[in-house]
Amino acid sequence: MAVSMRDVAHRAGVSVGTVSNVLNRPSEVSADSVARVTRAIEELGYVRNDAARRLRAGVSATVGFVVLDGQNPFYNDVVRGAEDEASRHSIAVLHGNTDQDVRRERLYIDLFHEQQVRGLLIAPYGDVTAHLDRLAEAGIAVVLVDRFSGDGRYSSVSVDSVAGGRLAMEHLIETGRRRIAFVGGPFDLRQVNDRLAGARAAAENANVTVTLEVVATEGMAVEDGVVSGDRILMRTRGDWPDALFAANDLIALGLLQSLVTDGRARVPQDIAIIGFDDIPFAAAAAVPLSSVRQPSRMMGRTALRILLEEAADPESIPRQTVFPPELVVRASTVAR
Amino acid sequence: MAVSMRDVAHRAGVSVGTVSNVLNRPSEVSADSVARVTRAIEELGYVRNDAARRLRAGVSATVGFVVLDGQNPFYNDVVRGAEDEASRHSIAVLHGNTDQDVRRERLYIDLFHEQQVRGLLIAPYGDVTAHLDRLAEAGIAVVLVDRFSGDGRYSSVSVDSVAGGRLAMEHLIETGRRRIAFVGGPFDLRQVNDRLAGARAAAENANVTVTLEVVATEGMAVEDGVVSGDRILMRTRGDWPDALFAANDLIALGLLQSLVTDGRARVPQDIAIIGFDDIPFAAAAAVPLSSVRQPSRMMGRTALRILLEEAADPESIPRQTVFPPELVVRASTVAR
DNA sequence: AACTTACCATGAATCGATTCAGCTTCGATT
DNA sequence: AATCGAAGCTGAATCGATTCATGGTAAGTT
Repeated sequence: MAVSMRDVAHRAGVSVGTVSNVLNRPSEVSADSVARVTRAIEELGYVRNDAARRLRAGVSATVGFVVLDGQNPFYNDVVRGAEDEASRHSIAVLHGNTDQDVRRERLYIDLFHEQQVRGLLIAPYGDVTAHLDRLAEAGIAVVLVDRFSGDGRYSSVSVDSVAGGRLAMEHLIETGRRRIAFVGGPFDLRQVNDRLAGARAAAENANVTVTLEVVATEGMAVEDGVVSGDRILMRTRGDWPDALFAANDLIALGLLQSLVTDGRARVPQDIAIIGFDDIPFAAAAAVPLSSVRQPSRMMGRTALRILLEEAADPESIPRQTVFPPELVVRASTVAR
Repeated sequence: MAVSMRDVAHRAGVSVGTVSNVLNRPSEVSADSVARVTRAIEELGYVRNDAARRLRAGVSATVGFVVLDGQNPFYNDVVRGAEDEASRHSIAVLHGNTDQDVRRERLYIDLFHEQQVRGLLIAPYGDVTAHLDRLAEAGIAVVLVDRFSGDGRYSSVSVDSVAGGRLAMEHLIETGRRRIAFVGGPFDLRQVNDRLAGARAAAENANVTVTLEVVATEGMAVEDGVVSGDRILMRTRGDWPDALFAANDLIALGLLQSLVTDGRARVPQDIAIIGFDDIPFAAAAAVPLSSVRQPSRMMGRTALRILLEEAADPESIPRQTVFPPELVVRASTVAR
């Protein structure tokens, strides 16, 4: 059915070995052969069979990326960065969405294992160390994204979430806020915990008195922010916090939407809001959102680069790359 | 290095054929063998080699999805729908971003061809008929997404963009708008053209006099909307349109942001805005955005289902599935 | 003329899962 | 006791690209 190398070889009047050489190391083949083979390929519409190639080679030119939340633009940006870097190495990035579902997470890991990907990028949700260890045993490189590797067994690329939480909190305190609420969850997500921890630290180190309450959400979507915002506004006005620190921008956007509806609260005059991630939609919100930026593209690019290095050199030692977060001040915290 | 079927067979004391049978049709194997093989697999940590499997089988359990704009949440939703359906069939969806780049688009098509994907979903940007025809010749099913197949050579799943444009326009007219601007581009994107065509038709069929001007944008991102909004506001106030119809929600969000900044224009009192796609962020905007909804998840699901059917039956006849768009009215067009 | 060197081309072996014709076993039937 | 069928298992052939030991050829050297 499909055109194979054998067909091309026959048409060009050479052996299959020569066809392979033309494709993979043309410099070692005479110009004449290259021309004839190239022409035969053209005429027959030959396309390499990746499966056969991989079977022989043992590894593929594909990298897997297991993502926590495909609906969050932050992760889309990270993926995008990885793709950019990958395409420079003629490598394809295959991605799978786990949607914070442990089962799907494991499913994708196994799938990528079967496909003998060159390496795996993963923004982990559940506890997958056992699965990752199996990959490692099979010689597949693993790089954690957006999560510091606690035991240092794997390389990781992340942002210092604790520092980020501190940045956000310090900003709120500096701009005069004293009754602050952290909105986020679930707390078994490492990122959420770290951001809260940073906020707590900043509150304690401040040389003024600051209260920091925690408003727990079920998830990290816009809807969760809306619900929390509504709940906060139901309090008597004197009990309102004067600032909200959302665990990510999606929640922050939900909060914003809730507060602004019908002018129930003025942002930032009555209540300031700051998010985390600095997704593109944060700047585009009608009250542009202050946020703690993670260098998402850069993180993706870096993760992929490290992954390829480790895939090339099995002896390499895992390293933790931590980027600093960056405070981005917009109208949602500072009135103009 | 890696554990192969042969190793498992040896450990379990059976032949490789039996191991394969245990994996693929356990009902035809004795319970005893199943148990022993299962145990051996467990003990050795065996993982199937997908390359070998595919080489033999000739097709893979993978479907490719070539996407126009990975930053647009609309496409993320479509992909998500396809993934949902795919996972019910134990099929993986591999996606590639073309970012409206013809070269990358072709690159990905060829890549998927090499990988012998079971089928290809594509939201096409440039003219790729030649490439798609090659896929078809190789027996790989193709379904166009978000684009009606003009010549009917391929199946397609799309929304009636003309009707959508009409819906949006009629809504604006009904709510009293008379000086309307269509904001979008580039016009070699079919979707943009169709939406404008629908708007034109509605303007002509209205029993009141309506003007429809066109404000061309370079792309379909938030930034393009901001630029256009700024430009419109620079006119003397009497020349302002009283409504904006954006070719998609990203542009609409950009417009909104531009108008609302510093209270330069009240939305919807001074200028109404309606977008297209109804992405999740449309509802979450501080002035919730009216939009024309495309059933994105459903489109993805349907496209994948058709793709699998066609992959299973090469004789099947291409069919065009067109969903109706749905008007979603929110605060950006109707003051409360 | 004999020999060396450089350059290329060849084609069989290989990767690992799947398939299927053929074999073995064992119980049922006559 | 002979025959048959069903159930289960075996192992060689197969898919197609890559690799590499082997061999051939032409040009250059002694």
